[in-house]
Amino acid sequence: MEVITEKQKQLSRYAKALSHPFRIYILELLAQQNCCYSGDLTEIIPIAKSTMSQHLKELKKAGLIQGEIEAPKIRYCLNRKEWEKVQALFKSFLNV
Amino acid sequence: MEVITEKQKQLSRYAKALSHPFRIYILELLAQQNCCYSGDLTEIIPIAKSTMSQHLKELKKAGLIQGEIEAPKIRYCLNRKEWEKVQALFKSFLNV
DNA sequence: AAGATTGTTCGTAAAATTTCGAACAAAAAT
DNA sequence: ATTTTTGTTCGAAATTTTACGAACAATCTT
Repeated sequence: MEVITEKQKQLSRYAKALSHPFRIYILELLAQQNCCYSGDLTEIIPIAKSTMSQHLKELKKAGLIQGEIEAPKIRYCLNRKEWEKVQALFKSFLNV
Repeated sequence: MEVITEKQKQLSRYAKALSHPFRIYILELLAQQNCCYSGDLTEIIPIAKSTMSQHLKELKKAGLIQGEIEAPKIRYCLNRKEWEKVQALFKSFLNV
Protein backbone atom coordinates (compact mmCIF):
# COMPACT_ATOMS: atom_id res chain seq x y z
CA MET A 1 0.00 0.00 0.00
CA GLU A 2 3.05 2.24 0.15
CA VAL A 3 2.72 2.99 -3.54
CA ILE A 4 -0.63 4.66 -2.95
CA THR A 5 -0.67 8.41 -2.35
CA GLU A 6 -2.87 10.14 0.18
CA LYS A 7 -4.81 11.73 -2.68
CA GLN A 8 -5.61 8.35 -4.14
CA LYS A 9 -6.72 7.04 -0.77
CA GLN A 10 -8.90 10.07 -0.17
CA LEU A 11 -10.46 9.82 -3.61
CA SER A 12 -11.30 6.16 -3.06
CA ARG A 13 -12.82 7.04 0.33
CA TYR A 14 -15.05 9.63 -1.30
CA ALA A 15 -15.94 7.18 -4.04
CA LYS A 16 -16.90 4.59 -1.45
CA ALA A 17 -19.20 7.11 0.20
CA LEU A 18 -20.83 7.62 -3.21
CA SER A 19 -21.05 3.92 -4.01
CA HIS A 20 -24.66 3.47 -2.98
CA PRO A 21 -27.63 4.90 -4.91
CA PHE A 22 -29.39 6.05 -1.74
CA ARG A 23 -26.36 8.04 -0.69
CA ILE A 24 -26.13 9.63 -4.13
CA TYR A 25 -29.78 10.56 -3.83
CA ILE A 26 -29.34 12.01 -0.35
CA LEU A 27 -26.38 14.10 -1.45
CA GLU A 28 -28.25 15.38 -4.49
CA LEU A 29 -31.11 16.47 -2.27
CA LEU A 30 -28.80 18.22 0.14
CA ALA A 31 -26.72 19.81 -2.62
CA GLN A 32 -29.63 21.09 -4.68
CA GLN A 33 -32.00 22.13 -1.97
CA ASN A 34 -30.86 23.10 1.43
CA CYS A 35 -30.78 20.98 4.54
CA CYS A 36 -33.10 18.14 5.38
CA TYR A 37 -34.40 16.34 8.41
CA SER A 38 -33.67 12.64 8.59
CA GLY A 39 -37.39 11.91 8.85
CA ASP A 40 -38.09 13.73 5.59
CA LEU A 41 -35.50 11.56 3.88
CA THR A 42 -37.07 8.39 5.23
CA GLU A 43 -40.38 9.48 3.72
CA ILE A 44 -38.80 9.96 0.31
CA ILE A 45 -36.54 6.92 0.40
CA PRO A 46 -38.40 3.82 1.55
CA ILE A 47 -35.99 2.23 4.02
CA ALA A 48 -36.02 1.57 7.74
CA LYS A 49 -34.97 4.55 9.81
CA SER A 50 -32.10 2.54 11.26
CA THR A 51 -30.82 1.88 7.75
CA MET A 52 -31.12 5.55 6.88
CA SER A 53 -29.21 6.35 10.02
CA GLN A 54 -26.42 4.05 8.83
CA HIS A 55 -26.19 5.72 5.44
CA LEU A 56 -26.11 9.16 7.05
CA LYS A 57 -23.39 7.89 9.37
CA GLU A 58 -21.34 6.79 6.35
CA LEU A 59 -21.71 10.20 4.76
CA LYS A 60 -20.79 11.86 8.02
CA LYS A 61 -17.76 9.60 8.40
CA ALA A 62 -16.58 10.71 4.96
CA GLY A 63 -17.11 14.30 6.06
CA LEU A 64 -19.65 15.01 3.33
CA ILE A 65 -22.52 16.00 5.60
CA GLN A 66 -23.04 17.35 9.07
CA GLY A 67 -26.01 17.27 11.40
CA GLU A 68 -27.25 20.06 13.62
CA ILE A 69 -29.57 19.16 16.46
CA GLU A 70 -32.95 20.87 16.35
CA ALA A 71 -34.51 18.73 19.01
CA PRO A 72 -36.05 16.35 18.69
CA LYS A 73 -35.07 16.41 15.02
CA ILE A 74 -31.66 16.57 13.39
CA ARG A 75 -31.07 18.89 10.49
CA TYR A 76 -28.61 17.40 8.01
CA CYS A 77 -26.70 19.66 5.67
CA LEU A 78 -24.03 19.24 3.07
CA ASN A 79 -20.57 20.06 4.34
CA ARG A 80 -19.81 22.66 1.67
CA LYS A 81 -16.15 22.89 2.56
CA GLU A 82 -15.64 19.14 2.21
CA TRP A 83 -17.80 19.16 -0.89
CA GLU A 84 -15.32 21.50 -2.53
CA LYS A 85 -12.55 19.02 -1.78
CA VAL A 86 -14.61 16.29 -3.41
CA GLN A 87 -15.11 18.48 -6.45
CA ALA A 88 -11.43 19.33 -6.66
CA LEU A 89 -10.22 15.75 -6.29
CA PHE A 90 -12.65 14.32 -8.81
CA LYS A 91 -12.01 17.18 -11.17
CA SER A 92 -8.30 16.53 -11.22
CA PHE A 93 -8.82 12.79 -11.42
CA LEU A 94 -11.23 13.00 -14.33
CA ASN A 95 -9.31 15.97 -15.70
CA VAL A 96 -12.46 17.74 -16.74
CA MET B 1 -35.57 1.25 -4.96
CA GLU B 2 -38.19 2.67 -7.34
CA VAL B 3 -37.32 6.19 -6.26
CA ILE B 4 -33.82 5.80 -7.67
CA THR B 5 -33.18 6.91 -11.24
CA GLU B 6 -31.00 5.06 -13.71
CA LYS B 7 -28.52 7.93 -13.57
CA GLN B 8 -28.18 7.59 -9.83
CA LYS B 9 -27.68 3.86 -10.12
CA GLN B 10 -25.07 4.29 -12.83
CA LEU B 11 -23.24 6.93 -10.87
CA SER B 12 -23.12 4.69 -7.80
CA ARG B 13 -21.82 1.83 -9.97
CA TYR B 14 -19.01 4.01 -11.26
CA ALA B 15 -18.29 5.19 -7.73
CA LYS B 16 -18.09 1.61 -6.55
CA ALA B 17 -15.57 0.86 -9.28
CA LEU B 18 -13.51 3.80 -7.99
CA SER B 19 -13.87 2.84 -4.33
CA HIS B 20 -10.52 1.10 -4.02
CA PRO B 21 -7.17 2.92 -4.09
CA PHE B 22 -5.56 0.33 -6.37
CA ARG B 23 -8.29 0.81 -8.94
CA ILE B 24 -7.87 4.57 -8.77
CA TYR B 25 -4.16 4.10 -9.35
CA ILE B 26 -4.71 1.73 -12.27
CA LEU B 27 -7.13 4.13 -13.93
CA GLU B 28 -4.75 7.05 -13.45
CA LEU B 29 -1.99 5.09 -15.13
CA LEU B 30 -4.22 4.12 -18.03
CA ALA B 31 -5.67 7.60 -18.39
CA GLN B 32 -2.39 9.48 -18.26
CA GLN B 33 -0.16 7.13 -20.17
CA ASN B 34 -1.46 4.76 -22.72
CA CYS B 35 -2.24 1.11 -22.29
CA CYS B 36 -0.56 -1.28 -19.93
CA TYR B 37 0.09 -4.97 -19.59
CA SER B 38 -1.29 -6.62 -16.50
CA GLY B 39 2.19 -7.80 -15.55
CA ASP B 40 3.53 -4.25 -15.60
CA LEU B 41 0.81 -3.23 -13.18
CA THR B 42 1.65 -6.09 -10.83
CA GLU B 43 5.25 -4.85 -10.75
CA ILE B 44 4.14 -1.36 -9.78
CA ILE B 45 1.41 -2.40 -7.37
CA PRO B 46 2.57 -5.09 -4.99
CA ILE B 47 -0.32 -7.54 -4.94
CA ALA B 48 -0.82 -11.13 -6.05
CA LYS B 49 -1.57 -11.47 -9.74
CA SER B 50 -4.88 -13.11 -8.93
CA THR B 51 -5.85 -10.08 -6.88
CA MET B 52 -4.82 -7.76 -9.70
CA SER B 53 -6.91 -9.84 -12.04
CA GLN B 54 -9.93 -9.33 -9.80
CA HIS B 55 -9.49 -5.56 -9.74
CA LEU B 56 -9.14 -5.47 -13.51
CA LYS B 57 -12.26 -7.61 -13.71
CA GLU B 58 -14.14 -5.07 -11.61
CA LEU B 59 -13.03 -2.23 -13.83
CA LYS B 60 -13.99 -4.23 -16.90
CA LYS B 61 -17.37 -5.02 -15.39
CA ALA B 62 -17.99 -1.31 -14.93
CA GLY B 63 -16.95 -0.79 -18.55
CA LEU B 64 -14.06 1.48 -17.65
CA ILE B 65 -11.31 -0.57 -19.24
CA GLN B 66 -10.93 -3.13 -21.96
CA GLY B 67 -8.29 -5.72 -22.67
CA GLU B 68 -6.83 -6.70 -26.01
CA ILE B 69 -5.03 -9.99 -26.28
CA GLU B 70 -1.40 -9.73 -27.39
CA ALA B 71 -0.53 -13.27 -26.55
CA PRO B 72 0.56 -14.29 -24.15
CA LYS B 73 0.02 -10.85 -22.62
CA ILE B 74 -3.10 -8.78 -22.37
CA ARG B 75 -2.96 -5.10 -23.15
CA TYR B 76 -5.35 -3.15 -20.94
CA CYS B 77 -6.59 0.24 -22.08
CA LEU B 78 -8.99 2.81 -20.79
CA ASN B 79 -12.38 2.67 -22.49
CA ARG B 80 -12.37 6.28 -23.62
CA LYS B 81 -16.02 6.24 -24.63
CA GLU B 82 -17.13 5.00 -21.21
CA TRP B 83 -14.69 7.36 -19.56
CA GLU B 84 -16.53 10.27 -21.14
CA LYS B 85 -19.75 9.00 -19.59
CA VAL B 86 -18.05 8.87 -16.22
CA GLN B 87 -16.84 12.42 -16.70
CA ALA B 88 -20.27 13.62 -17.74
CA LEU B 89 -22.12 11.94 -14.88
CA PHE B 90 -19.72 13.09 -12.20
CA LYS B 91 -19.59 16.54 -13.71
CA SER B 92 -23.33 16.95 -13.51
CA PHE B 93 -23.46 15.41 -10.06
CA LEU B 94 -20.75 17.64 -8.66
CA ASN B 95 -21.97 20.50 -10.84
CA VAL B 96 -18.48 21.64 -11.63
C1' DA C 1 -44.69 13.48 35.48
C1' DA C 2 -46.23 10.78 31.56
C1' DG C 3 -46.51 10.23 26.83
C1' DA C 4 -45.12 11.34 22.01
C1' DT C 5 -41.61 12.26 18.58
C1' DT C 6 -37.17 11.64 16.58
C1' DG C 7 -33.16 9.35 15.63
C1' DT C 8 -29.12 6.33 17.28
C1' DT C 9 -27.25 2.02 18.79
C1' DC C 10 -27.38 -2.99 19.29
C1' DG C 11 -27.86 -7.60 17.79
C1' DT C 12 -28.46 -10.37 13.95
C1' DA C 13 -28.30 -12.16 9.32
C1' DA C 14 -27.33 -12.32 4.43
C1' DA C 15 -24.56 -10.84 0.79
C1' DA C 16 -20.52 -8.72 -1.17
C1' DT C 17 -15.57 -7.46 -1.07
C1' DT C 18 -10.79 -8.31 -0.65
C1' DT C 19 -7.01 -11.24 -0.54
C1' DC C 20 -4.07 -15.20 -1.32
C1' DG C 21 -2.06 -19.53 -3.30
C1' DA C 22 -2.90 -23.44 -6.17
C1' DA C 23 -4.55 -25.16 -10.27
C1' DC C 24 -5.58 -24.28 -14.88
C1' DA C 25 -5.56 -22.48 -19.91
C1' DA C 26 -3.50 -20.44 -24.03
C1' DA C 27 0.02 -19.20 -26.76
C1' DA C 28 5.05 -18.29 -27.55
C1' DA C 29 9.76 -19.95 -27.30
C1' DT C 30 12.97 -23.47 -27.19
C1' DA D 1 6.89 -31.73 -28.15
C1' DT D 2 8.13 -29.65 -23.99
C1' DT D 3 8.88 -25.71 -21.36
C1' DT D 4 8.09 -20.90 -20.29
C1' DT D 5 5.34 -16.91 -19.93
C1' DT D 6 1.11 -14.66 -18.91
C1' DG D 7 -3.10 -14.19 -16.85
C1' DT D 8 -7.72 -16.27 -15.34
C1' DT D 9 -10.45 -19.13 -12.41
C1' DC D 10 -11.19 -21.75 -8.24
C1' DG D 11 -11.46 -22.48 -3.41
C1' DA D 12 -11.07 -20.52 1.07
C1' DA D 13 -10.92 -17.20 4.75
C1' DA D 14 -11.37 -12.67 6.85
C1' DT D 15 -13.60 -8.42 6.64
C1' DT D 16 -17.03 -5.13 5.23
C1' DT D 17 -21.51 -3.76 3.67
C1' DT D 18 -26.37 -3.64 3.78
C1' DA D 19 -30.56 -4.30 6.00
C1' DC D 20 -34.06 -4.88 9.61
C1' DG D 21 -36.52 -4.66 14.12
C1' DA D 22 -36.08 -3.97 18.99
C1' DA D 23 -34.37 -1.39 22.55
C1' DC D 24 -32.68 2.89 24.03
C1' DA D 25 -31.80 8.06 24.68
C1' DA D 26 -33.04 12.85 24.32
C1' DT D 27 -36.19 16.31 23.98
C1' DC D 28 -40.70 18.33 23.37
C1' DT D 29 -45.72 18.31 24.51
C1' DT D 30 -49.41 17.75 27.35
